[in-house]
Amino acid sequence: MKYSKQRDALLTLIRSTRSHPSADWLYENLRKDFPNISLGTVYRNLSVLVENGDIIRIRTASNKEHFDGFVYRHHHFVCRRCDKILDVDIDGMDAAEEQAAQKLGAQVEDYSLVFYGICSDCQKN
Amino acid sequence: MKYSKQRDALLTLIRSTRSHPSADWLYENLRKDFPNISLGTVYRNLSVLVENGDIIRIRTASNKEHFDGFVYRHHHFVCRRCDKILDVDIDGMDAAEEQAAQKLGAQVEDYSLVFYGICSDCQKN
DNA sequence: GCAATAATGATAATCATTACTGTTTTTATG
DNA sequence: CATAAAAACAGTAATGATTATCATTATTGC
Repeated sequence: MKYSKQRDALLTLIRSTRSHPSADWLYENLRKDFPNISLGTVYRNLSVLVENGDIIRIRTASNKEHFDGFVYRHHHFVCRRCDKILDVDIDGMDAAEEQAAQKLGAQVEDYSLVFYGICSDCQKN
Repeated sequence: MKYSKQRDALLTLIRSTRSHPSADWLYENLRKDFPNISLGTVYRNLSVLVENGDIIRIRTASNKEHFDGFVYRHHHFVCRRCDKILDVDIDGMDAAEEQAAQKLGAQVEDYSLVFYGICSDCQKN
């Protein structure tokens, strides 16, 4: 894999936010520094970074991919009103993973846990 | 809401399988009884049934929606080799849900838990 | 039966993502 | 430093899933 400014800037950008951006948000923001960057480049590098384990791909009810530059094991909450995605740490999920492996006789490599509801900001309004 | 043969057949079909079918699979199978059924009708009714709470919409890494006619609280496992989706019951998730609500100060209404790995069938080969 | 209205089939449109292609960058080597 | 191979790029077309539109048909309450 060769170095590229675009990929480097993409990774830096993803790591700079906790907003779990989508490909098009990243594209729009990268255009400030790279006016000619291609959306295809963003998608291609997002896939490369996911493969590398540098970032995480998040799938929610929105049918649109979001990305997370923080790769420690954590989970997400999606607000149904404002569509915000928040990080949340949940204990005891190792037990759940083991349960799944045992009950299915499967080799469980990973899992995704996404909560849905109304965030605290939206509850106030 | 008015009754329609097509929606009725769709619900019966989804409830007849544990394979967590996608819209196009349902479409192809409904065509046996309704040769002129439209894919749009399938999608529209799937959304209606989800709204009604008659079925569940499942989102996995495949970027393709799958549906589940069994609406009791359960979770899923996706095999990365054969793409099969299996049901799995996991205990102790109420605690996880409470944790999320408490940590975020959010109103948690629902969550989705999907495991990924290699199913027992695929491990044998 | 009949009018109101919801659902349908057919098709077009949309949206996110992926693939293709010719050009430019990076990098290893002399 | 020059250069050639490999990788990445920008631009654009293609794909695939889902949603929207609309004229026609089916259902339902009176």
